[in-house]
Amino acid sequence: MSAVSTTRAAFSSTPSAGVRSETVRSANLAIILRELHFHGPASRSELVARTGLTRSAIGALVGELVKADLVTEQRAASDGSPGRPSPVAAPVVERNVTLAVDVAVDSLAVAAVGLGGVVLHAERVDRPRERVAVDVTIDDIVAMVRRVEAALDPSCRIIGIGVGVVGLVNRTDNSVSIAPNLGWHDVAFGARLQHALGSRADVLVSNDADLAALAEVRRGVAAGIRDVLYVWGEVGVGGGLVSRGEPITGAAGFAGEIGHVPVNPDGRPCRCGSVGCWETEVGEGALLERSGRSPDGGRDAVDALLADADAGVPSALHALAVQARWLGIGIAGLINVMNPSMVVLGGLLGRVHPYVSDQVAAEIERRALESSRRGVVVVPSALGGDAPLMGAAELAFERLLADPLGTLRKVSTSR
Amino acid sequence: MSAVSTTRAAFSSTPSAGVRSETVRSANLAIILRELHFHGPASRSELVARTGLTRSAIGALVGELVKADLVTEQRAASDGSPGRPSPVAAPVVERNVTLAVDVAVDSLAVAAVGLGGVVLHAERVDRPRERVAVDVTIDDIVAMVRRVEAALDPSCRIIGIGVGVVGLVNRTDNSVSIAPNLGWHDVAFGARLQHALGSRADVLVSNDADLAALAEVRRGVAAGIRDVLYVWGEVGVGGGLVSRGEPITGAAGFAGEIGHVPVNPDGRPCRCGSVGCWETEVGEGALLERSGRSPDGGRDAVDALLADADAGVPSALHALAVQARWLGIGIAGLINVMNPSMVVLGGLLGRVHPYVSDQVAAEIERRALESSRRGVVVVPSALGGDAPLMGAAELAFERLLADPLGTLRKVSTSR
DNA sequence: CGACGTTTGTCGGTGAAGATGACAAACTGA
DNA sequence: TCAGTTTGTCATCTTCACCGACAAACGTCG
Repeated sequence: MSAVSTTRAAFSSTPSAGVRSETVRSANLAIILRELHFHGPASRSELVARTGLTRSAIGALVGELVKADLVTEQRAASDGSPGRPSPVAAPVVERNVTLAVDVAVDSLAVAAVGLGGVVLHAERVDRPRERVAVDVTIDDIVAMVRRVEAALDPSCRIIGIGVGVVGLVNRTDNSVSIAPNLGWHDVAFGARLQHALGSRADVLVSNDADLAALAEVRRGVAAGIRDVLYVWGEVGVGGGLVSRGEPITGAAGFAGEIGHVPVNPDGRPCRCGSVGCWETEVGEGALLERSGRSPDGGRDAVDALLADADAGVPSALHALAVQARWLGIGIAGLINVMNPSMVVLGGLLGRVHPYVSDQVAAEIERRALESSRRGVVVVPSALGGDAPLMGAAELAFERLLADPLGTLRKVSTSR
Repeated sequence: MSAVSTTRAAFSSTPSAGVRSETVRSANLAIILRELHFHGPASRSELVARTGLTRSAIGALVGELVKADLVTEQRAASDGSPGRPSPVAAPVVERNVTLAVDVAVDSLAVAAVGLGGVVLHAERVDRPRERVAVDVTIDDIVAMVRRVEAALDPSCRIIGIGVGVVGLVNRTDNSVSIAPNLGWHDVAFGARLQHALGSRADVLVSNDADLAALAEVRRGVAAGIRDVLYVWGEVGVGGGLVSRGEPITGAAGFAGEIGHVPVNPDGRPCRCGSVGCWETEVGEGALLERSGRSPDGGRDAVDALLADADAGVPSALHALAVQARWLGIGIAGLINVMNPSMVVLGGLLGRVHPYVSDQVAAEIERRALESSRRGVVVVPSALGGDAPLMGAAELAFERLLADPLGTLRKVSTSR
């Protein structure tokens, strides 16, 4: 029943600030808003049951959220149960919006997502897989953002802006350390985008795969699961690690670069400079090459490969079988490291899942410890290619969900 | 300044209980007690500065802890500064005690540790490296506990009992799933030990390496560091992962089995049933074998090997060089996965650290991403072989530190 | 050695926030 | 229409930290 002691860092030895009354209010407001954002509309009595707070407290708290235009209350549809009906609190979707941006390998996407996770507007444009200058990318994003913004409720607030980038992102300063697919190196992307947008809302940048994992844990196949290993494979292979419901970011936010775990010391050279990285065995290039195609064939080549596999072409099946073996080897190792209860395959790996799942499972059984793998399921991503974009929106909502009124005070009327 | 919102699970979507006034009190008491436990005695004014609470609040809180006999207040030694001297609050060491037990590969240890982390009494007995029956082990532990207890303050409280075991421990039920070195399999060790001890205090069981990591992060070389990779190598290789100051346990507590990450698909068979696990390349057996010794030589053989290395014997140096390469390969992969700011080598690996550190660093530079490894230091354990024992004590203290008065109410007079 | 400045503990009052309990409101079903 | 049930609302109480005034205890300087 005690939120502070159950949700507080159980093992932390770092000194933390004392708790005051206003902190209590803020925490309880946050709990209610999270509940509505993640689990949808709920009646007041449901909120009472879930939080353990009294009817009066819930009434006051919801009232405050209504006053802040974060929540609306409506009469519940009659469900046939006796007693006075409890009004249903729902998030105000249209007027509390985050902007999500995804800088992917071969596309650029922008979406406006309302509180509760509703996609209000979205745009995705394909781009050639060639190195695109940072300035051009920023200009493109700004143009897309302007179009998306134009379609929004004029009175809406932009709560935050979340950005996913295919590359290593330093979360301490929202900069992109290196993005091989884009040809970027040490770019202060967050700051530059913020400036170009001229927005008062904060811009938060994170790694594509990390955000995909976040989305999948929030609203995808892994919803509600506390320990998840997310493997995102496209040209490169990245990952998102979730422990106790929280993403593991590492010291500077670079955690999850599982594509560069050495799995084959005598393997092929990796573009990172190492040898035998997992990525060199399970990335798109390796898959295409093993099927006799050019490793740079891109999405079209992958489509052709999967069509061949459906038709039973041996070279395609062989390529997928080898892929499956290496996939299993890598996942088995990560299961031993993390002891997750679910492994989610996203991106290209999500697409190949039906072709490789049996062999992956067999390899896991061979190589992961029996205790660690017990109960682990390997499933494809539910959100598909939009997972990073959805994760970016969640990232942008995070500040509001941690301290609703305090955040609103800063955001105020940002347009 | 807001403990609830800063320490609460930042990204959690699981519903959490509401916060009430008494929760605030409990949280603030916990903050003060943690401060004293981890950072030693502090004057009231220091506590005011660190927590941000007022003098009156600190006074009341410390008073409550004094009344509960968790803290004592004494006049401060004059330090020459002007102003009224602030009384120093210190943990009551002798009367708030945890029992720590370590079931290691070739020894058994029991210690009584007072609040603040002070070792009051400790016993370690060597045992042959052969499979020891569970009952015999429990009997031995009980006898050692009785001896240690006899030397304690008769009025002391046993806050909790922490146990480290060399093996895979299911933290949901404190059972040992498998412990190859002991020949145990699916043993309800926690429950059986609790029964044998007849103690009212809870028995918490965890993995040896996880506890060593905990100790090292609390009171060892990694004190205060939030993202740590701890590598514990002896006969087997285990690990403790720490993210944001908290250990990563995984779904059932099996996380950290880094010894069984596949690093060499064509390598030697591992006792776990897989092939080419990291452990088969960097465990004690591999090191001894490469130096021309029997892999089962045990501690004496390791001592001889290191003596040879000191004397410059080529076979020993070669064995260590090969060990260093594989050590670096594995650590590099884990750095990519976790992005820690420190890597700690414990157990045998701590001993070989001086011989291998250069080559390990070189391998990390070759194989870990530049961003991820930037600023990472690889250091030997500071606590040595007693690290798991100290970690077991910390594990047992955890409940008290999370909710001091509530825990005491349950522990009451357990003797 | 005593007055002064500084720092800190203490105490009464205040304010914020949730709990409690009584009562009214709103629904179902007979 | 009335009983039964569930739930919102309101006044009051309790807990707990904050605030401000005052006193206590130290060092220093004349």
